Amino acid sequence: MEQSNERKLTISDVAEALGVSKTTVSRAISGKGRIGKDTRERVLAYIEEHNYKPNVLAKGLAQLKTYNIGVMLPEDYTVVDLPFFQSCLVGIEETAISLDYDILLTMSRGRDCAQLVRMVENHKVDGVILMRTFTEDAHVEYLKSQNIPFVTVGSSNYENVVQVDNDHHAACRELVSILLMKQMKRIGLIGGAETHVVTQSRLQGYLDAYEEAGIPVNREIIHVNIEKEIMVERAVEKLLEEGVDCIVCMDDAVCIHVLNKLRREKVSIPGQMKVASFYDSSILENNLPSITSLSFNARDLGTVACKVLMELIDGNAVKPRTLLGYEVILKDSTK
Amino acid sequence: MEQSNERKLTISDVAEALGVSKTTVSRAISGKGRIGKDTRERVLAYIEEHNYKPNVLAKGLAQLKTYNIGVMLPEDYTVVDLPFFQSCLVGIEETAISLDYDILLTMSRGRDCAQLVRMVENHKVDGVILMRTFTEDAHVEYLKSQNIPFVTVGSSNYENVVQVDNDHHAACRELVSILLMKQMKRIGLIGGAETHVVTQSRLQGYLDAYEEAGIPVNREIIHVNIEKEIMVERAVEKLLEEGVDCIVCMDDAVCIHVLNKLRREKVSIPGQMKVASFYDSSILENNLPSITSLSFNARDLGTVACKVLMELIDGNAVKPRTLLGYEVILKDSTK
DNA sequence: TTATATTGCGCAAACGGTTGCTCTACGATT
DNA sequence: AATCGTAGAGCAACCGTTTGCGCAATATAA
Repeated sequence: MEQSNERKLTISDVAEALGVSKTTVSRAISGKGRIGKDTRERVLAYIEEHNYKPNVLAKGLAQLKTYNIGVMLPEDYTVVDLPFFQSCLVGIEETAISLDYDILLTMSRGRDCAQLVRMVENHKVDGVILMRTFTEDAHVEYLKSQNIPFVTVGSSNYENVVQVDNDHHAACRELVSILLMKQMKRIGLIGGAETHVVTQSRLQGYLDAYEEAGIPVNREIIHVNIEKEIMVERAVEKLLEEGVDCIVCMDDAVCIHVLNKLRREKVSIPGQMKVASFYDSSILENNLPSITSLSFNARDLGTVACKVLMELIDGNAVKPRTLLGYEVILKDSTK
Repeated sequence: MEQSNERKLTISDVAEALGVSKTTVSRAISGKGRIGKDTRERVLAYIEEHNYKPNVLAKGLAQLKTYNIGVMLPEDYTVVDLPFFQSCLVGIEETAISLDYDILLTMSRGRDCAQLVRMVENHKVDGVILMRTFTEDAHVEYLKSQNIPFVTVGSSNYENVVQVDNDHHAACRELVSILLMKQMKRIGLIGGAETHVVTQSRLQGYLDAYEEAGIPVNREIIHVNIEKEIMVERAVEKLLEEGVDCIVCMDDAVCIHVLNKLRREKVSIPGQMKVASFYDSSILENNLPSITSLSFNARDLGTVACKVLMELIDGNAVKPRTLLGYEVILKDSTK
């Protein structure tokens, strides 16, 4: 570890020490422009030895770039969502760093996009990743209006918005299909916020699975837009009255409430009721019985989102929609 | 919402439009330097009307500042830690924004500080907040050696390191004192990573409470450095053998394992065993019985840490150590 | 050999701000 | 009336890079 009482090296210092121009040093580093092979190597060797690092601010100013990407996290997520966002962030960070970008984090308070506007207006970011979008989303509209490159993690309802998401539709469809094949006929659905686009995708997957199986759907056993514990409990009560043989939970937080309720009602799993959930998060990992679940790779999602954003920033064309895979993990709760 | 097909305004544009010099505009904005009152107002009005925002890169380059602070998050935290870190981040962000700083997030993989070094060497941050430190911490040593302003959230063992923390020592001492006064005599302790400084503080609090009460400590019922579920279970078994009347858990993740184990062993709470935990996190909020716990305000912690860092960045003197309060929340599990 | 590309490199002007210094004008002091 | 102090504003250098263009020197083609 070196002391750093002396000022940091600048490109001029390097140039002077080597008896070349700043231009040459710059070109040696960037690899762009015309420069002789041995000169380049000489420069690079010197840089390496003296640990010179370009000042990103100056570089950014010259190129009118910041080498930062903004990541918008919703502030109001639950404990259950956290590991998902965290993994996703890790994926984003790894990718960003590999391209010498950093991530500027900001949390939105609900639908307020003041922070986002600040970030953009202050020229602090080259692009933005939006983690979760609403059916009508001021963030999306702002970014579109300002022509800032951005991608949404999770689907969005908007046209011409680049999105990266797990294929919730296919995932939910496959899960429900499997359950139907296992002779469950009355599959209840609980949870999800109607304002989140992902809820709609899943619901559609559920409906499609039923249609595919040629079984009519009973709307009475679909309880979307239920999140609070008390609401979940009531929904479970109704499902018990309706005599469903399986409950699919839209996320693991809801699932916990469902499990608690069933426990209190002395309904055995999987004996009297099957249960399945989303995300396969660690919060359920010790549950007895183990819970059948859909599993998504949040880290990959982050990685891909970041890569796509980079393309966008570089002005390259990208697929408007990238859907990532999932896995159905069958466990004891649907045996 | 305005279109932005035209280039962004620069300070020169503003100056030209107003028939003044860039200097004047700059001074009107910063409030520094000599400028006439009406001139300033004229400039500010124009800026407001045309929504001019200075380019932070250029500003930073001129002042050799970035207006970013780095926040180092450990990558390997558990679900239980997440809400704590998240709240803390919110506190940091609010404060940073109010001073026109942004936060650059990075996750350390264990003790590796490559990301941190990158951030610093690339001139991307003016200061750093370290979320959690180890007993021997490469991050701390690096930052000290580079003379970068930084503060640690959570205590650190190092001299001359500015730290902001909840008073875990006092908190644990008070909790244990209260339990002792409630006639529990054999209070078991489980959990915490020995490598984390906070664990030591709490342990000391526990010991001090015992000393204060004039009761000799039985080292056999202290099981520090236990985190994995299987280890926790074994520790619980030993505590049951030792006949303790209360178990204090070092964090809520450990507490969940303890509760599960006790449930399986058919030990009733609080009838046969009292239980207390740290953090009062949402992960325990639905537990029956409700769990006595210490509560800390993570958001405040973030706020204070950020404020202190700002002082440091501005070159002002600060207290080397700031300890924040806590609350003992007595619930059913110790009744 | 001469005309023509091509290569290697440097000059100097950006990029968009800040700031030390200078200059003018004007009110106050003697 | 002459001197001084100061307030208001601008000039120009600077922060550390990138990059378009120009100029030799060398390599290639005729």
